[in-house]
Amino acid sequence: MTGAAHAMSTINELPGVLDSVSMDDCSALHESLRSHYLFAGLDEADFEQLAKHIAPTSLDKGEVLFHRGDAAGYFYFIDTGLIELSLIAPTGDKKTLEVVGPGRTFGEAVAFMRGHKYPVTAEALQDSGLCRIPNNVYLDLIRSNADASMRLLADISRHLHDLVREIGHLTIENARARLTSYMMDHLVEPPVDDQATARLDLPRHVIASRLSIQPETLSRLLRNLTDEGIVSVDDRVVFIHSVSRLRPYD
Amino acid sequence: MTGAAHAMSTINELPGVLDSVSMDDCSALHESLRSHYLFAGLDEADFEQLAKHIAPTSLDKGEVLFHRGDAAGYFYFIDTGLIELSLIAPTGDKKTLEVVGPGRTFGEAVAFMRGHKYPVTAEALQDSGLCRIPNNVYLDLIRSNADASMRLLADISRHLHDLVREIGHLTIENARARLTSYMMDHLVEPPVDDQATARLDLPRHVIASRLSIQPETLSRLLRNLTDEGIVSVDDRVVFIHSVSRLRPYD
DNA sequence: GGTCGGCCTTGATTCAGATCAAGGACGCCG
DNA sequence: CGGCGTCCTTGATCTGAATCAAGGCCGACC
Repeated sequence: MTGAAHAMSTINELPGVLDSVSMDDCSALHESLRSHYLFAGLDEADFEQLAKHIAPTSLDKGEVLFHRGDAAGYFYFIDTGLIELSLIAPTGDKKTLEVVGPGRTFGEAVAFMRGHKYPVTAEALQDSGLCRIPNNVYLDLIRSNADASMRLLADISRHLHDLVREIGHLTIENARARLTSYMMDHLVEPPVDDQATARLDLPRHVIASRLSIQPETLSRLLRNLTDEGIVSVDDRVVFIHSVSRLRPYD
Repeated sequence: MTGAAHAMSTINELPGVLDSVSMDDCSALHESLRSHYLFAGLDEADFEQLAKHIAPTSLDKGEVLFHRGDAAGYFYFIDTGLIELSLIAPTGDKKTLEVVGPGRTFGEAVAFMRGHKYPVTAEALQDSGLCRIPNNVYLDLIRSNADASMRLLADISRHLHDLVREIGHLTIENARARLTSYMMDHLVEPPVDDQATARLDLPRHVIASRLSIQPETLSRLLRNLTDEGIVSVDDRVVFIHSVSRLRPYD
């Protein structure tokens, strides 16, 4: 009773899980899901039960998975690619809230909201492979699993905290401080000797939207920092000559 | 085993709950707590168990309950008064995230965050009476109570959603739109015939901080709306002559 | 009754960042 | 190889909101 009926028609020995991907991919993906924070609290049987309902989903670059306001019956785990979660103004302006990559989930907090509508729009920044997980199946499982509930609670609380920080950035920091803060969040490794390297691994316009500024402003800010001798910019890599000058109030 | 041992020394028939308040206040408060969203899922015994650990707390106007970064061992229920949750910049500028009133809780999401530090500062806008609830006792109870966990999950998810909306307001709306949106959230009753009344029941500078604008700007915006014949302002009451002109894009 | 101190409004000015308008630089495809 | 679309940068200008600077209005307290 673990999905064998579904899997019967394939040679895949993992019962019913993600039949449509190749066996190697599947077992790797299975492992990667299994070890995710939100599923680590489930026992083997529960997880296999859940796996039966998980559907692989692939998205082309630029494709929209869901829009703000769409009915939310699923949340997603990212296997490959990059998903942008954003708010879109009536005027068409877009504010990127977060860019989520492999090994992470999104949409899980929506399961509990009245109306069950996605509060954001999800769009693929690259061709992406996702796992689609039905809210109700997951919810049924965690109802009877205190450990898993606590993990979900921790997960959502962390999101909450991140959003509070984001509001702090938007209201009490200016554009320059938001950029330098973003850089410090994207260091390749911890600073050594007041120097560090940051990777700005997204198109400039996405970073700009993430920081709630225009691309022109981002460009100018990088130029200023360069002219001041604080950083050197080489395409997507930023070398920080002086962390303390970059963030004087930290 | 419902806290009777603690209550023994008082004439209060409600076992152990908030011994230090008067009997009438206490039973009313007890009821009000009992019926709160976060506690409604608990059975009688569990609730009484929790009640033993709830401590009444009073705050004078202007008093700070906790600062951002303080160790967070408790969350709070408001009996009377008004508490402002805010972020404070190194420069001293303050951004009010939320103003919370009687019957509501705050700080409950912090229990799950690594570090257990409050992400905001809580200050009394008026003399206030609170109930202080220890995180660990509450957490122990909900661990074994799926219904209560689900309620907490729903509560925190709603907060999350509110913060997403707030970021939307801050980034895709201008100051005027944020104010009109605030008014629409503070209507005395639903609009009738394209007219409505809003109560701006907080000091102007608090509303300004809530909207992330300066008090001068708030004052000017109200003046503009008045000059345009869209609203009439009488101290804390705003009469909206035309909801559709106030919010043309809704 | 007077004056002191908050709180709010109004006016003048400034400024950060947006917007408008041109170019580059690169990769891709014919 | 050339042309073209996409993304980024740079310059010029504009503008929404902040800041700076006075008052005005009250309620509190002597």
